[in-house]
Amino acid sequence: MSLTDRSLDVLATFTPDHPTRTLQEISRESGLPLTTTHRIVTDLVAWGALERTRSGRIQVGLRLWRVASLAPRGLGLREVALPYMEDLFVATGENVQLAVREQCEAVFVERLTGRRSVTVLTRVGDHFALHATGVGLVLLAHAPDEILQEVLSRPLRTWTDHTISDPDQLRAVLAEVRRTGVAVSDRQVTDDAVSVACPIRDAHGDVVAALSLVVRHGSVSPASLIPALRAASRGISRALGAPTPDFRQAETA
Amino acid sequence: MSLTDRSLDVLATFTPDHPTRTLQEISRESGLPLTTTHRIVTDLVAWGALERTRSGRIQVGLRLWRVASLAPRGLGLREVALPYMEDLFVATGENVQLAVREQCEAVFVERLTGRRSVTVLTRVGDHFALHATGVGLVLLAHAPDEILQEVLSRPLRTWTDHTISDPDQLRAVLAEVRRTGVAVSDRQVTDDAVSVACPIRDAHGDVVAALSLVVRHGSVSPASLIPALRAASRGISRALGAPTPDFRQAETA
DNA sequence: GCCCTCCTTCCGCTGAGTGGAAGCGTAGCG
DNA sequence: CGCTACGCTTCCACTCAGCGGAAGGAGGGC
Repeated sequence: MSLTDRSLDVLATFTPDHPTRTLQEISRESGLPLTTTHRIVTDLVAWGALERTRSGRIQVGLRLWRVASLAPRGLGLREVALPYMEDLFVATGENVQLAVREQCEAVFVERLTGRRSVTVLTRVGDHFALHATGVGLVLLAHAPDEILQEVLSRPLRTWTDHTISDPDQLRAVLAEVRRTGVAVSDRQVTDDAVSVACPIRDAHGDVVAALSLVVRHGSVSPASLIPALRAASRGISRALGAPTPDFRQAETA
Repeated sequence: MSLTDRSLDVLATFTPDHPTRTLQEISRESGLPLTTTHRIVTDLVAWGALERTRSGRIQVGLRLWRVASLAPRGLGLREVALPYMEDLFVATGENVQLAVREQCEAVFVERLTGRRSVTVLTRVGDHFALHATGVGLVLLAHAPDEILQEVLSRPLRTWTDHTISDPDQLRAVLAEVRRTGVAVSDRQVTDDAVSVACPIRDAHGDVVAALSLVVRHGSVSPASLIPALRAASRGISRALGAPTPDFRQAETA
């Protein structure tokens, strides 16, 4: 294993539940000897990828965040999408989420949360299974076949009684998402939330992200959200250079 | 130079002006031989810290962004501050900025931009000189002495005729910022923008960030923005566990 | 004062990492 | 179609950066 891999594995020991760690914790989590961990952490701190807190704990440093903020699929996408997400947020007052796919998971790049909106579990930077969320279903529907195969190589995790767990049902849902251009996740993650999602395409026409609205079950018809959601996702797609599909027909595969 | 340093220096070659690069560009920017660069990039891509685009160019990867998003001084601070920034934004309709200090520069962690607001130069993740911006003046006023000494060890850069360039003037301004708890940057960065900034404190009472409003020169009195700005910065400070200062007197050093 | 936990430093050893050269692939131009 | 330029990938003899257990120091709690 190269030293670059080891350094990155040190960085990967931080999680939303453990944004700060001791040297010993990092050593245990990464599987590296204490001395090796100490040396790597010292280098990362000197560069600014990690920082030490007043009490000696270790946390991800601002310099790493600044470098990572240049990720086109992270803040780069967010910057393009934000005006449209704000429009959607103002128009609906509901949670708006933007996600991209990383391997077999949806990663949330941005979200706008209303004060009175239904609570959503995910934060910016978090990831979630593809098969259960609106954005995840969109991303999976347009992913290469091997991604679906990998998702289906393990039992589908469930969070509620509504979570899709049958592979055949998932395949059927994905076909429908490709046909209609819209995914609906009805109480698959929590018992009170429904999300509606649309694809965002790039200049090649590839689906590179998904946009969704998340509302309280029963508060509003998901179908009524589709026009505004579609308008926003098309706007973002255009901003990314996507060719404009024929406006007269629903989005098709 | 350690391999960790080299790998980080590869990552550091990406800039807002060059979010994607070729292998040769990275080699030139980092000063590393092509073979060494190739090996390091291959490792970084395999891990997810970098990604290759369709055309073979290299960009910062989503996995690095996810790790970096755990930086408490980055998105961690942003998450705490966002509701107060939104309140301030709704109340004033002006640009709201949140910045932290990294060595001798202000790094912008979040900003809310109004459609009709004056244009601000900085994006999330960007940095700017401390002495010229509202947030920078606040951060510098409360920085260790050696930071001010380092800032003053080089001529102060100017952007407009109003930019502070005299060290004695800067020291006087910083003393006033400490006394009043507010910094005003009047047309120091662009000829049409004025910013007003306040400190944000942590549980130890240390200044860890600054919050500002940026308005069009002449559009509104900076003094009229201070109450709302103070309220928001105090709210964020409280959320970070800061002790509550006596409400009857202006914030003092 | 003792114990526990965490962190830092030492140092002989070795294989991971080095980088110039050569070769391959692709695009553009005449 | 052939040539040129640019970018990328692989080879391989060499070397020193990185290895990690042990020992010791620091700090907190009882």
